[in-house]
Amino acid sequence: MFRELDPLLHSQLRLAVMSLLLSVEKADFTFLKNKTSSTAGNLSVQLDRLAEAGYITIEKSFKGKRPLTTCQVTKKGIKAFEEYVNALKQYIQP
Amino acid sequence: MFRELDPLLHSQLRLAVMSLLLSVEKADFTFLKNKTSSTAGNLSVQLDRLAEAGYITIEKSFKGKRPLTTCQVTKKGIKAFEEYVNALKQYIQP
DNA sequence: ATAATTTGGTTTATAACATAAACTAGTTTA
DNA sequence: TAAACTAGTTTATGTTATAAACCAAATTAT
Repeated sequence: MFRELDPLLHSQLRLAVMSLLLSVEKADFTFLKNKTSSTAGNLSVQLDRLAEAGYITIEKSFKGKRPLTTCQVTKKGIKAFEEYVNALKQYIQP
Repeated sequence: MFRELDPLLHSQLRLAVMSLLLSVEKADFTFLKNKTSSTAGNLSVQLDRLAEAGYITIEKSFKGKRPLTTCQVTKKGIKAFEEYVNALKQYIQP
């Protein structure tokens, strides 16, 4: 009857992150932190989970002397997001 | 940036229950259990939470000799659901 | 008649989760 | 050179979702 909602995406912060990454293709940690109004700790954990699932890639480099964490959504992530949205529509459509 | 997602509704089972109740206006425990493929225990707990929040009412009676639990969505529940859906759209729209 | 099974749930225990708090390492500013 | 800030990570904690165990009554089988 109701399709499963991917638990990895059915989370406010992870969903917000994915949503942002889908619109911008590439984003750094601070950008995501600002846009989602999350704490750094929470964001760090959730980014790791998304990366572990293969939904995003995380690249660590330096911007000048400062560490820079850049995230990018993968094809797998895009597909998972689309499937999540389709499943969700079952629940919220009138 | 991103609106809060009502944590009471951002739950697969509770959302499915609300979705069903919005379409049928009145439903009994067994109906909801079947349609959502949930366990009785889980459903019992989640119905209580929705009732406690005032999103649904729970009426206990008997059908013949058997207990019958009937649920109905409230105006508050409908409003909360609509707000949840609107907030959610921010996250999932392209 | 009574034992086993089914119905319609509730209560309790547990594992996963989201989140905040505390911490680290280095950089910039006063 | 000390204080404060940047850019995070790790750890601790309170919530949550869920399943497992339980309960009372009704039905069915022996």
